Amino acid sequence: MKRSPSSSIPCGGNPLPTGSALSRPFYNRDPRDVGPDLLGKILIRKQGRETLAARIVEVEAYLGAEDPAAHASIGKTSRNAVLFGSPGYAYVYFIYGNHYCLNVSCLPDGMPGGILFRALEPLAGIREMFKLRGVENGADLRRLTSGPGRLAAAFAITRERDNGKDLTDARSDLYIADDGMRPSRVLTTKRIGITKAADMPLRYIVAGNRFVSGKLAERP
DNA sequence: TTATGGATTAGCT
DNA sequence: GCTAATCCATAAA
Repeated sequence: MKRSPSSSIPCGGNPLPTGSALSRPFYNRDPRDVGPDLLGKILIRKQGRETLAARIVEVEAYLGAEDPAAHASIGKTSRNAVLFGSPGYAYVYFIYGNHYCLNVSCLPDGMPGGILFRALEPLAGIREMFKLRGVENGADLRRLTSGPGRLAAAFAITRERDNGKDLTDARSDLYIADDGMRPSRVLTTKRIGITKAADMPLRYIVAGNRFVSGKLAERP
C-alpha cells in the first residue's frame, strides 16, 4: 500500500480521519466496479466518545441471480432485502451462529448486489477495537480486523443495530469516507469460504498488505 | 413444525 | 493443518 507522506492517521492515536463520505452514485454501479474502488477507503464508526477508523484492504463482490454464492440469488427475502434496495446501505447478516458480516448494497433500487468487507487495516481507536473484540490490547494487530467476522466485532456491528443503515451519511455512526488515498496495486482473486461459484474472480485485495485475510496476501 | 447448512473463527495438534 | 462451536433464515412437510 502506498504511504501517503501527509498521512495524518497514526496508529493508536486519537486524530480523526480526514476526508468526506462517499456519495450514493459511487455505489450505484456494478459490484465488480465498486469493489476494487472501495480499497483504500476508510470505514468509520462512532462508538460513544470514541471514533474507530480503519482502511479497507480486502473486499468481495456478490452479484444477483447469476451468482449462486450471493444471498440475493434466491430472490428477495426479509433477510436480504437491503441488497435489493438503493445503493450505499449496510447489509448485515449473522453466520455460523457466531459472527456478523458487513456488506454495502450496490446498483439502483430493484437490482441486487453488494460488497462484503473482508479485512481492514486499523487506523484509529485501536484500543477500543481490542476491547470490542474481547482480546487483550497489544495482541496480534494483524488479527484485529482481518476477516469479515473479526472486523464486524471490532466495529461493534450487529444486524439489529446496523442493518439498513445509510453508509453515505457522515453524521451517521457508521459510514465510509475517502481521504484521497489510492492503493498502489490491486489484486483480483477467487472468493474465500464459499462452495458455490467458488471460481469467480470477485475478491479484491490491496497487493502486499499485511492485514489481508487468509494466507494469500500476495506480495507485489 | 422440524431439519438443514452456512460469504467463520478460535483453539488445538 | 484440522475441527468443533453455534443459531438464524430457509425450505420442506
